[in-house]
Amino acid sequence: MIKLQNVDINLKDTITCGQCFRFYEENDGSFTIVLKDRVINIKNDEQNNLYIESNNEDNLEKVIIDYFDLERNYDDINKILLNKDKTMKECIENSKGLKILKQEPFEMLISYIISQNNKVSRISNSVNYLCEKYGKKVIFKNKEYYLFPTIDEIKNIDLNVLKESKVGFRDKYILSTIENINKGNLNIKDITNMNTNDALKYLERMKGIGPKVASCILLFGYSRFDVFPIDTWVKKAMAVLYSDIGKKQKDISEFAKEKYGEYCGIALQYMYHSMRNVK
DNA sequence: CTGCAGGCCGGCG
DNA sequence: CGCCGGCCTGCA
Repeated sequence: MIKLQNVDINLKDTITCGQCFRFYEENDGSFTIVLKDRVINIKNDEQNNLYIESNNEDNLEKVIIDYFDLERNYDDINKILLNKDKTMKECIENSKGLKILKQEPFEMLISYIISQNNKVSRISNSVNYLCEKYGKKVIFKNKEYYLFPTIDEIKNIDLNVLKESKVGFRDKYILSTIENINKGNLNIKDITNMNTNDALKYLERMKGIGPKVASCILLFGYSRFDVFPIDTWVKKAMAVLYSDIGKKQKDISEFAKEKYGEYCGIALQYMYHSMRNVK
């Protein structure tokens, strides 16, 4: 068990706001999360302390600080966004302590392909199924968990397993994306060195990856905050909050970029969170 | 029974 | 080009 003191994070919102598909809320209010190479249990108290246990406590503090993006100064970012307009100010107030997780790029790639036109509970079920079939088993507190498979572990993925995972019509997208990785047409490490626009185009060459999915992969897998993952929620929110800009994806996207600048990815995440929680 | 869920593809005008 | 119907599947 490790303890991190005085951490400014809204743990529950950060974990459950839809960016992470592999968590379990425990009866005591703590969360068990399968992340990277381990399983952790994390809880907080009233004094902003975090308590973390894991099956693998090597380097645990560093892993946690990295995953929850605890070294970044979100106050500075919020200050910049606060001044954009009154609407964003309210969204930020509804999203205090929300962090953008730093998750594994490959996991984000597959998970967000599955996410399209889908429900969060079904996405989790499908992802967990693939993990059980291809990922490494981990025992934590006498329970079994499965890590998200590495590229090598899943490179020979079977179409039948995909069908069993209930990803539906997205099976062919996953299959062809993995084939492209196998053939060297898609290298997720290369994306790190690309600028955001090039990275978006690079990802959107894949069947089943459009602007929204590519943006989510970059936002949650590569900490690129200058993307605009416009989904049905954000679209609804924008229609209400900025009724004059229209409903076209491209118009909304340009508006968001213009309005929120280099942190528009975080701005939209605040908006998404605010929209879903406050209604 | 329909509609719909963190979109995207493909075909048409 | 932009628009729009259809799509796996399961739950409200």
